[in-house]
Amino acid sequence: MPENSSDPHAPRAPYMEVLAALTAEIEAGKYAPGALIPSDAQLCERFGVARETARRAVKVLRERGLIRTEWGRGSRVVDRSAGADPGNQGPAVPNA
Amino acid sequence: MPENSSDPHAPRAPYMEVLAALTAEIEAGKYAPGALIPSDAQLCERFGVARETARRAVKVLRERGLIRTEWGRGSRVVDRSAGADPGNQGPAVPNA
DNA sequence: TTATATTTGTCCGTATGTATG
DNA sequence: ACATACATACGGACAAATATA
Repeated sequence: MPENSSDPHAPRAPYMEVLAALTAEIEAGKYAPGALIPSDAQLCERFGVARETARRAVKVLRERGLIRTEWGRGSRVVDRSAGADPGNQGPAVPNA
Repeated sequence: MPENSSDPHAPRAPYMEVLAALTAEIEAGKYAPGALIPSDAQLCERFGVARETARRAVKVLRERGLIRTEWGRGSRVVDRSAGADPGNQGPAVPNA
């Protein structure tokens, strides 16, 4: 069962919910640096949203530098420890 | 001076016409519970009104609990049979 | 090599939510 | 009340890159 539904009563837009959940998990270390986060399809299944909505959240994570996305592979958590190469995967958009 | 605030022959506001027509059709069973009612664009076309006007009528239907609105999908007729979950889609504003 | 499955990239059409003239 | 524009969302479709059998 999805964690949330797309009802219009959600305090935030659906993609915001996905974004908040993924951000929290990444910062909590649920996905180690270099590890793959769930795929688009898995996020759709888990959150009960359309792929576009899942991708919108993933895009923000990429813009914020939390993940790197590789075509055909998935998105990996970026190692942000001192001295690590950021990889420059997107424009610098630290926050919204 | 208002041209019709005390004129019993004044026509109802356009959104009232849309509201009355949709209410009658829903209660007549034209749209089964769970079925989608016409979209904003279809209502505009059918009644010859602006989208804002169609949406006002739809909003009242939602507030009255006759329909449930899903973002990106449409508005569905609520099953109001005994024991059915109303879904709580809006503030309780049963009538004007 | 080919075939299949998975994943991301992109595009289309439709619908609602919101804001501004 | 009308007209327009944009943001957000859903659903489907296809292409391109990757991984595996």
